[in-house]
Amino acid sequence: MTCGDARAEHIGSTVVLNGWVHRRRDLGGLIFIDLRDRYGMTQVVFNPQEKPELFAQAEKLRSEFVISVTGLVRERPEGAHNANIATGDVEVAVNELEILNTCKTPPIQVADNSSVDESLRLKFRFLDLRRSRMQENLILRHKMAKATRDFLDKEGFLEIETPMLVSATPEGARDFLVPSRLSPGKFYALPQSPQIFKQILMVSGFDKYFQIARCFRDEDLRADRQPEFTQIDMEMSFVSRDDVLGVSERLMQYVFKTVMNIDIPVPFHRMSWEESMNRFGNDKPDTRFGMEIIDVTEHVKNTEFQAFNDAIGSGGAVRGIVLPGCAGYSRKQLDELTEFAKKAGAKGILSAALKEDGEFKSVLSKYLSPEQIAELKTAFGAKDGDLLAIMAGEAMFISAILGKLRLEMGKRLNLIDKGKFNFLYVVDFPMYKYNEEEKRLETEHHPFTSPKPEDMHLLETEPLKVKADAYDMVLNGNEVASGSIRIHSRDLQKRVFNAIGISDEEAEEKFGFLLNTFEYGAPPHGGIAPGLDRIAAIAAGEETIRDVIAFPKNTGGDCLMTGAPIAVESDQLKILKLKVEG
RNA sequence: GGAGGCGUGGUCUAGCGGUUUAGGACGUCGGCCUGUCACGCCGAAGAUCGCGGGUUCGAAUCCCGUCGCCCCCGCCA
Repeated sequence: MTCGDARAEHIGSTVVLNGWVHRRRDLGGLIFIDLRDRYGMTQVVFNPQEKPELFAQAEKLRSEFVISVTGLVRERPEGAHNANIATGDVEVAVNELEILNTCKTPPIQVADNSSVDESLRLKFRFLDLRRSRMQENLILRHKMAKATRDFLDKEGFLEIETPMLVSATPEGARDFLVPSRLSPGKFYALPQSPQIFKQILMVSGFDKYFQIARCFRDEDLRADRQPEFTQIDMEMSFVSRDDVLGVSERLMQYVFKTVMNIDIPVPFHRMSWEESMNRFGNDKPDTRFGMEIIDVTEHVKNTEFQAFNDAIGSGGAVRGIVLPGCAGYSRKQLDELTEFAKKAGAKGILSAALKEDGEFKSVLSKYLSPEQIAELKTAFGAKDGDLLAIMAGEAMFISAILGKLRLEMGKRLNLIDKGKFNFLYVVDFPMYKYNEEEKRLETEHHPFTSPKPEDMHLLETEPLKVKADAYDMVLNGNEVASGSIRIHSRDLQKRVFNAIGISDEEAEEKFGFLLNTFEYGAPPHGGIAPGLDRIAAIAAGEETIRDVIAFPKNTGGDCLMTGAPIAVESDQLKILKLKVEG
């Protein structure tokens, strides 16, 4: 029996319970121990009148001792039932006690859920993982992975493993390199994703593939980014975009229903990248609250306000958001808004308070006629009591800043309903973006993504106008999956590589094996890869994916428990024919 | 690479230029307690206020540097 099982139906039976001492309540003449394992908690009782010889031993028990008790399940006395725990109607009167192991005073208290410095939690992760919050998180994660396998199996997907020792790729994130002993001076890379292998599996005829795959990227860490993370990697042949989106939204629906009994409506809303950028200022809109970006360019075309005219004259826009109920903001609060915008890269922000008494308090009142002000209010859909935050400039630039302001104010004004799970798809991403530093084009998604058929003719002439058949799944303002319809024609793949400066020779050298497969009957295919860590973290209500990963790295990339990464013996380097500089 | 925040007994924190002999809670240790369940009551131990330097009559408190951690931008096909 586990510590979570005991019920009234077991009264009268003798059981053995193994677990950790969660809490001890020593009443002097009576000792209660809450005995804990991952299934739950059971109160066990030591009574000196019933078992005097055990009592002395029981007095030595301390937090987190590992014990085994044998005893009789009995009903608790009248009035001593505990409705807070599942086993609260009964207790175990101990007849035998074995202390299997003692425990030093733990640096983290397991029994309470008080906050503890994360470094300490990571250093003593084995204790942190005993706490109910982390136990629940890892159980939730397991259930999500299990539901994923069940669903995809039912849908006819095959789970196929791909190598962890792969080739480095020229595009994308920095690779983690693994030196080869058998080929001195050469390196494997850990996979950034199983991308190429899953595409080749399509060519091989495994038309529905998935893998709960570990991926590695050597980039800076964040609350939602670890150097190794887990994707539900999926790929399908003979599919259109909507087939892929359909399967993955049903996967999410199934997982949330099965694991948490939460109903997620499908189909998810599909929003174009352009619409998302315009309405929310980013490509992962948080639709749990309004306060959307509104374009008022058309309504302020004929004002005397220089900043508007300059922006509009140079092809820019005037846009803003409505901060509900913020008309009473003090000078200091308004300065904070400006400061926030400046930190985000803006020159400034223009505010206009719609006072309750009808006053339009803003520098704009000097330059706009009463009719123009009225038109502006209508365009924003603002009420008295609201505050307008307005910016003028290049449309995408100001939208990005307004988008950040929107998120910040959404938090500050408490507009976000934490109980919501708002899924949507963002589709029709641009194929390329311009890299200012390297003065060249790069792919927005990855170079195996197919352009939308109707834009193919622009690949060489106006590449920045080409839309890709790429899509992201967004949950509560987080990118939780990304995918695309892939290229399966050697000629098209070559054109896409050329646009980002990968020559035919380099393409042949780095991706020749993939290009070759395209000449041996590659079917049209596409896929998507939901991020298990992020989805689990959001489902668990956690702020960071570290809280749904058993042994994560800190933001410096260190494992505080094992000390990794560490220096290695020079012998190890010698075998690999490596030298460390400095 | 850049911006910001935090660092006080084992843990979480209060104090933010003098009222501090650095306060509280949890934990730990000792005593009392036979129906507790965040048990209760009494008592005790436990802190070079991350580290180094400076300003000052006086620094946990202000300044500079440094280390550690967190968050954000860049980066993350």
